[in-house]
Amino acid sequence: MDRTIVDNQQDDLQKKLQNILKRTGPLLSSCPIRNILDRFSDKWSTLSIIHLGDAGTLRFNELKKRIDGVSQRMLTVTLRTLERDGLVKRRVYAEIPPRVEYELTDLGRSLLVQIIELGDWASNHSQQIIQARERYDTRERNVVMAEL
Amino acid sequence: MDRTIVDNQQDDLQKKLQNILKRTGPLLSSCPIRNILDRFSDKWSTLSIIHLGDAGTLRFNELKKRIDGVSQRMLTVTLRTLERDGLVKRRVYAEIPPRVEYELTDLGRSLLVQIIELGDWASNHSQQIIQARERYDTRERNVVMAEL
DNA sequence: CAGCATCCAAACAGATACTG
DNA sequence: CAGTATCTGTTTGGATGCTG
Repeated sequence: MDRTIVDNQQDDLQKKLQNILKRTGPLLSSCPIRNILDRFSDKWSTLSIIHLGDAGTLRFNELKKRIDGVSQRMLTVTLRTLERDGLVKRRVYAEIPPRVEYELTDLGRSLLVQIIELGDWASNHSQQIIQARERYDTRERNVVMAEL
Repeated sequence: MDRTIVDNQQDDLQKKLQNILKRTGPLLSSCPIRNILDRFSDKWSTLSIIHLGDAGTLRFNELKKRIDGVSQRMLTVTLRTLERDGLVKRRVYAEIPPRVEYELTDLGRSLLVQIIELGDWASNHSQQIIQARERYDTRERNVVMAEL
């Protein structure tokens, strides 16, 4: 038993990776993993989940105010999708003027954990990425200049 | 000291969430976190990283064969972006016919860990999401039928 | 207030043809 | 082999106007 914790973590990751690859079959459209990763595709999904996770419950316009730059249309579309996927719960109150409240479901909260970890990674590595971009762009510019 | 491990994990998440929110300022376009999360936007980035992580080093067409459905153009664009961000290393051999090999950088491998965790979450919860969608769509259909 | 419907511009992505 | 260039259909998303 000379396996370290790091070894076991590696094994764990390796196993998960194989599982993902197995599930990423030739039928890309029906791939369940792709399907969920696509939730990260649109900018607003992640931000909506983050803000709902932070605030607990929010009305439509409260959420809209928090997510800078989102149009009404896109927030509506985003919330519908999240609701359909069972990540967000929508509660309508029969009042005038109408009141609609949104909050995360248990499933949504478990996804929030993943998003936070991802955001944390991004936060911790953004500097490295920005520097890499600058290096790359400088190199490009030099090549272009050499061609002139 | 009656705080449980779960409590501390909650604190940790809470702290990370606050940090993310702080960094998600009004200037959305320049937000470093958004910038990195956008790497998840396009379908091919994640798949490229997963396959490179699995195989180690791959030539352009080897990678293309593994990623079902990707066009040459999109794979090229994707790899350029990943290279620019310092996630993928591109090595060109001065041979004829040309040989180009791609592999993850250290930064890319650290992102791979995050992608695997995310994919693992997706894999474990895809069933719940599919069921939620079916429930939602059925409900929709009923509403429509009631209106007829 | 919360939203749906429509229009339109811009970004995206596939197919095709060509090149060092 | 590993691209680049171009053309084009599709998708996206903002702006605007209207409704219960």
